[in-house]
Amino acid sequence: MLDDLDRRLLEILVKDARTSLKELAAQVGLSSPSVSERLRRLEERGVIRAFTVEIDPLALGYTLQAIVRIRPLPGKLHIVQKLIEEIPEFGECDKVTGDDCFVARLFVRSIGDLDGILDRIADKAETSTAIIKAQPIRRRPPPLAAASPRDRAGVLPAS
Amino acid sequence: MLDDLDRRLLEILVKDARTSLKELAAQVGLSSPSVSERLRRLEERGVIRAFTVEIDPLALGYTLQAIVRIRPLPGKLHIVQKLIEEIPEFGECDKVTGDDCFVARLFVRSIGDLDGILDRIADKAETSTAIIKAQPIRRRPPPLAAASPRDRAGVLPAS
DNA sequence: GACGTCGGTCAAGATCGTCCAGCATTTTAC
DNA sequence: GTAAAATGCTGGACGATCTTGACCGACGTC
Repeated sequence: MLDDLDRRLLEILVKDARTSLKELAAQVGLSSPSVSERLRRLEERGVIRAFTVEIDPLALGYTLQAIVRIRPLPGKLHIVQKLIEEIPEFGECDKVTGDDCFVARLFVRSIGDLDGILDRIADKAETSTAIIKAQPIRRRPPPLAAASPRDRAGVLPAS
Repeated sequence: MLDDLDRRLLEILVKDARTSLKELAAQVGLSSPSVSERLRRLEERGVIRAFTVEIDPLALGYTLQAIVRIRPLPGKLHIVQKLIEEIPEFGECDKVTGDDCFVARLFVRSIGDLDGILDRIADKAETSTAIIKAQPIRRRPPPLAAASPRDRAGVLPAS
């Protein structure tokens, strides 16, 4: 589904999405039209979801980040989810198994803002908030290497 | 620190980091050398951390994502942190306040892999794992609008 | 073995980015 | 208050890059 050349292209683009086709071509040993075509297909297939820019939240005044675990009150799940989606300060939200229904990342400019936002869901869900003190690993993609046959084994090959 | 033109450029680039200088220039009403210079400074100042590509983990065979809360055993904090950093399947890790010291995102290709990775830290930390069932909000930047004077008020202006 | 498809190259014309000179505005220094 | 310096912009020229279209070879199918 994804050959070695594709993976090498992705690897380069993860580091710099603005790398020129010519440069990409040179690094993987193809012509630039071929690279262009490969990128087009990677986008088309949804392998590449977007070319984007990573912005330092601090530069925008967001001095605080928090991880918020959210447990909607009975019957409020959909309202809560909609609310979260509509609050732009939520920069990420996952729906997970377990007691906490949602785990979300919140960007705020002050403790006051944090309180203000949590207040907006306080009557529809229980929340536990953890302030982020440091980021040992910032968002990065998983390894691009091809799945080994062993990896493809799937569930519980032995233990 | 960031003027309105910068914010508009960032907004365009968040959607497509490969937008040409000429197109950027046209959209914000500048010449391309000016845009080029602005981007250069945004990078230099660290506002733009990177131009990157967002890849669908599924395309790489990562069929499962999990949020793992990690509480290192006494004295093991640094070893655990190092270990997390070295395991490439961790796609994100935040050090937070509260009982859980770290909250991390894990990309795996199978339940077997999940088990294998958690085993590697099991003797140095307690972990709680929540499998991601859905992603109501995928990574997005916080609002780019300028901080309002009110926002700049900071901590506890009243409540 | 003919044929369609897929993925590649090459070359040319169109487009784009960078460099530079020049200009207006703002800031700094006195 | 004014001169000098710094900043940030523009436009045009030129070299680099991208796109397009014509063509080719490998491969699988009938």
